[in-house]
Amino acid sequence: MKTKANIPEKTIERLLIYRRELLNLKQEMKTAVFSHQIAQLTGATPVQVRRDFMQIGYFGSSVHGYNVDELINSIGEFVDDVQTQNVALVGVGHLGRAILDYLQGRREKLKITALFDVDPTKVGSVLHGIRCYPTEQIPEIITHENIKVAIVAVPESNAQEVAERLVWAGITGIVNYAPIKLNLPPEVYVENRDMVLAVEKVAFYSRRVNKKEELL
Amino acid sequence: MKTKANIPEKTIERLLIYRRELLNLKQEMKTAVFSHQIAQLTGATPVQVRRDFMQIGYFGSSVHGYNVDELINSIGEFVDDVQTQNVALVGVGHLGRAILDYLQGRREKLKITALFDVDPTKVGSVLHGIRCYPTEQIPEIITHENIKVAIVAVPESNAQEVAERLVWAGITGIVNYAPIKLNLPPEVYVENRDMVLAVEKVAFYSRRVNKKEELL
DNA sequence: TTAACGTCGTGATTTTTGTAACAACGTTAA
DNA sequence: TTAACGTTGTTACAAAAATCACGACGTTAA
Repeated sequence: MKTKANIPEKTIERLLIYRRELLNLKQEMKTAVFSHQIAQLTGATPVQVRRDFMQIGYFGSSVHGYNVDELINSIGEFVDDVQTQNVALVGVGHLGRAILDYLQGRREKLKITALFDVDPTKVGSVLHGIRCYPTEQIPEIITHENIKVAIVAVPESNAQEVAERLVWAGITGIVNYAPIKLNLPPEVYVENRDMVLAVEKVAFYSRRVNKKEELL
Repeated sequence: MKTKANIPEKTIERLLIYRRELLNLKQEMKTAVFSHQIAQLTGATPVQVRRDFMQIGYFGSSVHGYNVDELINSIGEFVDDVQTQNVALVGVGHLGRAILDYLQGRREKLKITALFDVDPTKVGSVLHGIRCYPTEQIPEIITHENIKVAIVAVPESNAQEVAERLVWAGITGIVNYAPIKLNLPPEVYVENRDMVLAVEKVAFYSRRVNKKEELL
């Protein structure tokens, strides 16, 4: 595992998906698994699975396949930080709360430790044991809690401003749910999750399916 | 525009992003735009932009660039259906409501027309003018409203079951927010939007940024 | 009239990503 | 002991996507 440098982005995404399913397998007390089973569970192909594990330097046995526990750890060593990474969530509307519900307690090494909102009625409240601060305190809290990752779940109109403030405070990675392109320094990693675009895309491809069926 | 057949998926995604920004430009009364401006606004490169437009058979002028209105229409003709596509939203928790807020009224050709939930206290309620039905009525309503696209915003534990019911009722495209791989017939188009994976990915790449900075 | 400029459209090339093919290796069963 | 089996790791190949490089074409200004 000397070089993380040139691991394809798609491999990273799949590793995270593999781990999600491996954690389920662990729950079910499964201790070993073959590449074709992982493939089945994740929608990848067996070759892809083996190739991806190769990339992070984890090797299975041609007889017993992969050890579930070890594999979870290997993926973890690769994609997780050594210590837990704190995450900030900006925007505590419906979306923010949904994210909080989904994320909190799901991953050992990732923890939302600060909430922010502009709404004075939300500021000061505590959700899942996490305090909500006004956006003015972003620099202070982000620095103090050593947060590098933020989730932007605010309306379009505030997103750019909020994002700039986050980056200014030291954030280097953002999950952006606002339906705009954030204009930020190129070294900041931004993952866009526009919900409208997602539906549009599916609407497009769903028609393809219907067309095909009509032709039969 | 004879052949939609072999347009790359990435191009489709970008076309939708271009349109999003073009609609903003239209709001600002801009009538013409150059590829490098679109690139700037969307995070693509100018060549990518031009190539993508080439793919859908829209051509600009080397002097004035692209006509905003025409371009919006051309993209629309390509990615939208002729008539409005109805969409079902399953799960009216925080996430469902967030999606409803974001999506509703944003796109001419896409409209959420049915909500579903298992919670009896939610069933029968009306949000954004849309009625919420019990999941038992999925087949009936989906058929009646001719819905082909659905958004799954239910907890992990119900997602597979709900998805199967949707497909059984005739759904051919799903946006899945549940953190599991849905096991469905291959002809159904599924776009996964696991919120935990999104944060994990950003957490990974955000560290890269920090590492780089430390080396300077 | 001509040269310089900025942009578009596109063939050629490179980079990234996925797939096929197969040797190597325990295990099992004859 | 040997052959057949199923799986892994990896090399070679193919497909998809991005990028480079450049000709064409109005426009502008000398």
